[in-house]
Amino acid sequence: MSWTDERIEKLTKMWESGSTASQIAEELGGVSRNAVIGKAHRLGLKARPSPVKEKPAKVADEAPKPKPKVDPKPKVEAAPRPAAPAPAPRAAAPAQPQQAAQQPLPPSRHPRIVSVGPGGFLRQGPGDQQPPIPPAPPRRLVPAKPSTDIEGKTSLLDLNERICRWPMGHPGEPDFHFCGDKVNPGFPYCVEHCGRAYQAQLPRGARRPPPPLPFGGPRVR
DNA sequence: CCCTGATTCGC
DNA sequence: GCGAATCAGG
Repeated sequence: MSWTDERIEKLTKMWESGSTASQIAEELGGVSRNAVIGKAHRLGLKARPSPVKEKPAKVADEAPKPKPKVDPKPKVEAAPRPAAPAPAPRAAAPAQPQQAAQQPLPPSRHPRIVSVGPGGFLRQGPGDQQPPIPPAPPRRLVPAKPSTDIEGKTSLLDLNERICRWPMGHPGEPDFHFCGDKVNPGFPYCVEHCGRAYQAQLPRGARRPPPPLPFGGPRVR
């Protein structure tokens, strides 16, 4: 793929509107993330918040500390790099007033639509990405109305020490509820369900031994 | 490890 | 000019 005017324009818009290089590359298609970044730099679009911290740029008084890292490949290039010897090279970029991110912006600033993204959402400039703080509307919390098929049934919230909590149906089913009868004192269930929950221990002789499984048979839980 | 952008350098 | 490889950080 070549960089046609259209593609360059798209790249520029997306780049300036804050899309990541990956997103741009995906949108354009046929190019890699690196290609996008490389092109963007060649176009002079750089200077965006990068995960890589900018140079220390300590305030001019202490040793500049020229990074003792050994350069594996010494450049022929001497020092034509305009990489500001002055402190804070990135912040000095006159392009976007992005340093005002923490400052409350004047209300006169209205969002500037930069482009229309896939799906129709409107992209905005990096400086305009201050989403309005949604005001918490004062409202009273109203208890949710239980669905009608649970109406009159004993729900989880209705359970207490005195009512039978024997499940009726299965959790997740629309009409799942609990027995709700008066409890058998000292037990979590009513008399009827206690009879199902607690089986009398049979005398040893009357106990039916578990059927022997064939060797190697399937495990049963 | 995923992601990000920056930089380098052979083509 | 291009972009893969690499770097460096989140």
